[in-house]
Amino acid sequence: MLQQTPVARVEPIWHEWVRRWPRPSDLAAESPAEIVRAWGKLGYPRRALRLHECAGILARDHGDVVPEDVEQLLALPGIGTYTARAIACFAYGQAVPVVDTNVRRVIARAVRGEAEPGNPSATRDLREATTITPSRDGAVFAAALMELGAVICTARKPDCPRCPLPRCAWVEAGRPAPTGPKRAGQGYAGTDRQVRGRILDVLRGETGPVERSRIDSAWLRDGVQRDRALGSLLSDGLVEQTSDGRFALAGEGGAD
DNA sequence: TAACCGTGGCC
DNA sequence: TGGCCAAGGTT
Repeated sequence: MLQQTPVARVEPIWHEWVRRWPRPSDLAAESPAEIVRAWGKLGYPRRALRLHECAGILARDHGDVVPEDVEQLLALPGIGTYTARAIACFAYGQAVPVVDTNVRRVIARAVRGEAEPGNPSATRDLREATTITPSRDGAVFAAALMELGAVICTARKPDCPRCPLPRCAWVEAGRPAPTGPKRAGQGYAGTDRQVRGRILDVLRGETGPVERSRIDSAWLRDGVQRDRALGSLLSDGLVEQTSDGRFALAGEGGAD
């Protein structure tokens, strides 16, 4: 849930989920439709499907328990470099480097003396994080580094007077401005992502299949784009079409 | 490697 | 107002 999503927005939904589905097998027993609906407007709804799929694998192959090993974690859907290490570190106390967007920024500044992390390089990120990760108290260290980036060493307005680090290469260099080319903004208005979001919002608001006209009303300006977005939702497994031609969240369209 | 994948708050 | 950004992952 926390992937590319602020903690404050995730927190209430996470509480609801662990209350409703305390074990992986509880989550796996739900329909994808119910999962996507409970995901609400957290964004990137494919994450919800991957989490659902992951829960099924944990229930079936891992005794309903999240594995401790980074390699095993990486093999699970929706779990990449960051998440695998975060679980190993925070849930199981392993002193493995945990590199998220905050840590990348802190290292870029404090260690390399650069204003911004630059292009992601998993290899370099992990190498640099490894050099500063202590062999003991790995979880405390990782949490502290992430928190430093989230609260003090922020992207827009770093609060250097409150920074606890004894020294920082970026400050010592006179806080130089970013050097590289500014990365292309994500963009959203008018993209397929926005259209997908509109369509999904219609389906989340219903308990069963809806007519094609309801889908069409979600995006009026461009029918080609609307069809493309709907097609991608179908191929992602977020939406399904019923035998009578209507559309629903996957798993609630009735038997097919 | 780069493009794609949501949503909402902040300045 | 609009661009930037957020506990990234997959293809």
